[in-house]
Amino acid sequence: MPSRSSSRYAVLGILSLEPMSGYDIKKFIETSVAHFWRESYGNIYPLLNRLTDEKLVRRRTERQKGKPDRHVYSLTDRGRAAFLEWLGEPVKEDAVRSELLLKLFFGRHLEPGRLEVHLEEYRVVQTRILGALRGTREMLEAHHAEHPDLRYWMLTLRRGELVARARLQWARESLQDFRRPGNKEKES
Amino acid sequence: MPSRSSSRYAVLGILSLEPMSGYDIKKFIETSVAHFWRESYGNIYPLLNRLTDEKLVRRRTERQKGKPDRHVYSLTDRGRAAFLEWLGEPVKEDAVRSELLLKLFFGRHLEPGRLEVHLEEYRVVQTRILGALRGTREMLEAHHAEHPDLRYWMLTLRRGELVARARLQWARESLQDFRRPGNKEKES
DNA sequence: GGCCTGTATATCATTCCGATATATAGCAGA
DNA sequence: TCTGCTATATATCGGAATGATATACAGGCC
Repeated sequence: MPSRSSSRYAVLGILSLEPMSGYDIKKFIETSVAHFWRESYGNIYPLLNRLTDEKLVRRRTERQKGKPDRHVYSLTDRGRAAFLEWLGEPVKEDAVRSELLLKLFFGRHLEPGRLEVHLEEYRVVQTRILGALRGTREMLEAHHAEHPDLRYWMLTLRRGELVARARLQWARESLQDFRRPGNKEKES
Repeated sequence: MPSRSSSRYAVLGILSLEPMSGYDIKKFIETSVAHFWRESYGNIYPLLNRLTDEKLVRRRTERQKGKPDRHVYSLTDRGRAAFLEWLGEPVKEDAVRSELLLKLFFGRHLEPGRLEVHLEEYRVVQTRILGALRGTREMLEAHHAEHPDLRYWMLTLRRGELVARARLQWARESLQDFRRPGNKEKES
């Protein structure tokens, strides 16, 4: 029964795709799962050391010319077993924290126009996210159409798109609502 | 320029509504902003001590019969100023972490049926959340129709509803897709 | 020559959660 | 009656995780 930090299973899962370094793991996350998962170096490096001690991963050091040593990690059998066990366990609830909604909740005390600025910034961010997701989708369909994991990647991508679209819709409709002057209540 | 932990501003903001204890703050969060913000006691109590030291809040101790002492905190002028300043500042990006999507991303290695179980549990949770949001909406419309903050509370509620609905749609649609046997690719 | 970017790892302070402890009252059930 | 649960109320502690910072060298840019 694992029930440990999920970061460790994210790392084990990524290493199950292909052996790589902590640096590579970070890059991989940024280019593929960033819309639902992130890790900092400050978490990855100490974690890889712990996983090595626990014999869930194996370290191989590559000396390089000019560049620092590279520690390439690969999954051990124990590591793969721990990962697979975690995979089937019930999903833990994730943390909920939206600083935007926190500010809007107290929005009556914002100076005039500030609320709209917050919403507009959010709208821009969500638009950018949606574009990035569409880009990823097209890239996957073009270059990985036969990949056995494609179906699962598309599944996560689809959730990203639907949620981003909902957020975008909310931002647009709220901006309309708040930009119409003298509309102090939500009367239709 | 604040740029501190947001938890402190959540607490200051709640205390701006009405003086209360750490225990009350937790209860308030659970019954009103829980769909986008949460705090643990392990964060609230030490934080209230720090805020007291920094003279952003003031502590008044109420002795009680049978029950432990109650520390009632109220906002100072400095506390209110710090809160208002934070409110107008640009919103910081929040953490993104979905354990469900992490597991689905590696879904090919799940035992048959497990993926559907994960999705189904998620569907149930989102349905419950949506129901709770609707309940809150009705309660607010019935009992706080004239509250000056109502418009802002509805704004956050609306976002919760739209996002929960999008998640629900995704869960249903994905379950259909994965329950249809022999449907190995996403052909329409 | 100075500066930024990329490669690569590591550490540290700070933030935060979840578990646990303490103490008392009241209520339900065996 | 005894047990255990829930509610009130605060506090501490271990562990997880982030963000900032440090180190070090290569290459490109202006």
